[in-house]
Amino acid sequence: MDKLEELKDAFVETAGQMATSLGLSRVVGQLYGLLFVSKEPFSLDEMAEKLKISKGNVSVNIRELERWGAAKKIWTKGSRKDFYEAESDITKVVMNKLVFGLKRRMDMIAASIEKIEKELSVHEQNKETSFFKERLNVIKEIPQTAEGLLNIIQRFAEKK
Amino acid sequence: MDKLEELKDAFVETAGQMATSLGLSRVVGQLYGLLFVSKEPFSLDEMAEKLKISKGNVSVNIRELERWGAAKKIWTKGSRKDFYEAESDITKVVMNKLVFGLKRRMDMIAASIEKIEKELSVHEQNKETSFFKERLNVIKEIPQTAEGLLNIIQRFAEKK
DNA sequence: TAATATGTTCAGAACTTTTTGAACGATATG
DNA sequence: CATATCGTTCAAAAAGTTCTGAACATATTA
Repeated sequence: MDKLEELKDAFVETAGQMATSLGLSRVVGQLYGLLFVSKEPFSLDEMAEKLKISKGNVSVNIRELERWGAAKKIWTKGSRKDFYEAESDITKVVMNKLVFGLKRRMDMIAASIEKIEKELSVHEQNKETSFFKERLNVIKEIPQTAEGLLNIIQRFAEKK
Repeated sequence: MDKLEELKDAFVETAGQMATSLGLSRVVGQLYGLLFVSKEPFSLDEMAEKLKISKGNVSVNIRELERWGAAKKIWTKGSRKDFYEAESDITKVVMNKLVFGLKRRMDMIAASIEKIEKELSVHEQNKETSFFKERLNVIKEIPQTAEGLLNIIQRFAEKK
C-alpha cells in the first residue's frame, strides 16, 4: 500500500481514538478524520470502502456529523451521489456539543437533588434527616461548580 | 417503605447518574452515594443488600473507590467484617482522577500525531502531502488546547 | 414506464461491558 | 483442628452497544 495512504489511515484511527476520549462515537471520529485530510469530498460508498464498514453505518454517522455542523453535503454536477466534506472549524462545534451536553446533564442532576431536598423538608425533622440535609448541601455544589467550569471552558473556546 | 429510605434511594440513583455523566461506573457512584448519606459505615453484605447487587460486584467496586481515596475502611471492634465510609472531600479526588485521565489520553493522541508528522516529513513532498501537513497542524492544536483547559480546571479545583 | 442508482431504516448478528454466583483462600472462633 | 465467616476471583450469563445487510423508498435515467 502507498505510504501516504498508510499515514492517512493512521490519522483516521487517531481521530477515532480522539472521539472516543471525548465520549463520542469512534466511527464519527474516523469519518471526520477521513474527510478532514482529503481535499476531495467523499461519497457514502467511498467512505464505507475506506473505513471498511457498511454503508448503513456510514449513513447514520455522517448525518450525525452533519447535524453537528461538522460535515457538509456538497452538490456535485453530474452525479446523484451525496458528497461530504469536513467543516474545518470543528473545534468550536465539538466543544459546544460537549459543553452543552454536560450542562444539560448537570441541570438534570441539580433538579433531582432539589426535588429530594424539597421532599425532605416536608418530612419529619430529626437527627437523621438533618444529617441527610447537610450532605445534600455538600453535593449540591458539584453541579454548581461544574456549571462554573463549563462557562469558563465556553469562554475559552470562543476566544479561539 | 419508609419515606426517608425512598429519598435516600433516589439520592443513590442520582449519584449513579452523576458518575455516568463523568464517564465513571454507575455502581461506583451508587456505592459512594450510599456511604455518603449514611452516618454509619456499611459492610459488603449491607451494601449488596441495599443496592440489590452481588457481593462480588460490591467487592470490586468498593476497592475501586478505596483506591481513589473516595472511601475508607473502618476497623470495628468485635467484627471481622470490613466496614466502609465515604471520604467526604470527594470532589478534588474525582476531579484529579478525571483530569489526569484526560491528560494522559491527550498526550497519547499528541504523540500519535507527531509520529505521523515525522514520517510525513521524510516522504516525497508534493501538493497532497503539503495539504495533509497543513491539516495536521490544525489538528495538533486540539490536544494543546485541551491541555490548557485541563490546567485551568485543575487550578479551579484546587482553589475550592 | 421500467430499470437503475442512490440513501435510509431497522431486525438481528457480532461485539463489548457489566454482573452474577460458585469456588476458593484466609482468618477467626469454638 | 474443624467449622464458620468473611472477602476475592473469575468463568459464564446477562445486558448493553454497535454494526451489518437486506428490504425499502426515492429520485434519476433510458
